[in-house]
Amino acid sequence: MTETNLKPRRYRGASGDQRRAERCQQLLDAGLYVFGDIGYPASSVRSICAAAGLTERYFYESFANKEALLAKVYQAQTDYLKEIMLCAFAKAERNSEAFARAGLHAFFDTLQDKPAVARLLLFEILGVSDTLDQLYYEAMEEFAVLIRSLASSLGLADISARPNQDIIYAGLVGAVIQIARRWALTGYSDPIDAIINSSLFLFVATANYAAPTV
Amino acid sequence: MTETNLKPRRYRGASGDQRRAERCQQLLDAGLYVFGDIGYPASSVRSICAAAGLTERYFYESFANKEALLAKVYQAQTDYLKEIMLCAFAKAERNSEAFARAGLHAFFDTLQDKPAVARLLLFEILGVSDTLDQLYYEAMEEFAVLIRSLASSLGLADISARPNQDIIYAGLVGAVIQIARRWALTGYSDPIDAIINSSLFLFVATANYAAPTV
DNA sequence: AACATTTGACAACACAGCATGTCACTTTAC
DNA sequence: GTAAAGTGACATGCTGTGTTGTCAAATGTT
Repeated sequence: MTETNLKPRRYRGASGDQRRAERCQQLLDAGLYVFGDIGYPASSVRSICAAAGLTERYFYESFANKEALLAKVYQAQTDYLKEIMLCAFAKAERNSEAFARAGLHAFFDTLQDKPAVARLLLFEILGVSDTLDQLYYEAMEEFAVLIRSLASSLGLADISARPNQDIIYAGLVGAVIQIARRWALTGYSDPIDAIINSSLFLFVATANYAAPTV
Repeated sequence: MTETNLKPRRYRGASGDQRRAERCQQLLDAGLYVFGDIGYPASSVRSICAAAGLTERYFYESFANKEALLAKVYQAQTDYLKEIMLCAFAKAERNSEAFARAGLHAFFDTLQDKPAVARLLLFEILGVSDTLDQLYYEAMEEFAVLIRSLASSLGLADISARPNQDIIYAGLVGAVIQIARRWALTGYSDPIDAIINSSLFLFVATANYAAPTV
């Protein structure tokens, strides 16, 4: 009897699900910009709702709490970045170096153009909770897979012959991420080409080095 | 007239400064273990004081706030790590590989032995505040210098000939840090030798690769 | 012994944040 | 037109935290 919400009405020409999804998206957008602007710890649910033009009730309609929003925003942005990079790979001419350069360019270009995304991905995600740390780990692994597929596309098989590839690919991802962090922390003062070339150098050096000892 | 604390007395056989320094150290220790155990955001000043066996008043005697304590703890631990590594370098035989391996071993061994240190250094420091992010940046730069001096000791001059060495060294530091993060997040399940060898591989590959193109 | 300082346990206060609730006002459905 | 659902602005309860204050017991000084 007390079960009320059986049929959500249409409202302003949109169904209940549509409105809900739209609000959720507004919150995701607002979350990105508030988290990325003032940082996760300083961001309050209220300020996020204000930025989204919604009230707090709708926040808890879509997300259990602030941390859940951060998780979704993070996933959305990492997915977006991967998409951007895959798109860049697809458009690049199938020359080894141009291929890799296109992916790196897409990555760093996005970070430079969207400081909020950079801050969120590079700084705000770690140390919030075990759950978020785990999300970070998974995202890094996915980027490692991306790089690995890139490497095999480049025909650089040397790494694949080594034991503990996973660790090495994780290291390469970490190198790029750290270069990006440094870049952001120094106000993007280095030219993007220097950033890209240096990252590329690490990749190529690692891939081309036929390990003798170790 | 109201200036009371002109001469601190001796108490339990220690001078005022000694007692103050001792309390400060207790708080630093407690901060490390509480931050490293339950994470910075979840750590309260009260719980840190309880762990230190002190009351809150003494907290604010030594530190302006929780963030200031984190900064000091972080600095103390990075200094400690650098010391450990320098010590390992000093003891290692002057063979290129053994040299590098000794430093990496010291680094990873410390992290494995002291999960609190690992969590603090690898996860808790980022995204807290701009000040702390800056501290992270500086610490990473110092580790980069350490690696650079290691590289020149090894007589690997290839990197030094390249432009934007800073970026490349930052990348290498990032690679090691990321490998450590991944190791920690997977419960240190990889054997430490695999971790060290993979890190070393990245170093040696980078150093030995005579860049042709790029 | 008598008094001042140091300490520790704890109370008190202000404040901010999360999460939920209230209520008048719009928009839709019938 | 009327009733019900949706919405938005705001209020409320609650919890935790930072920070300061109180006071008796312990320790040192004279």
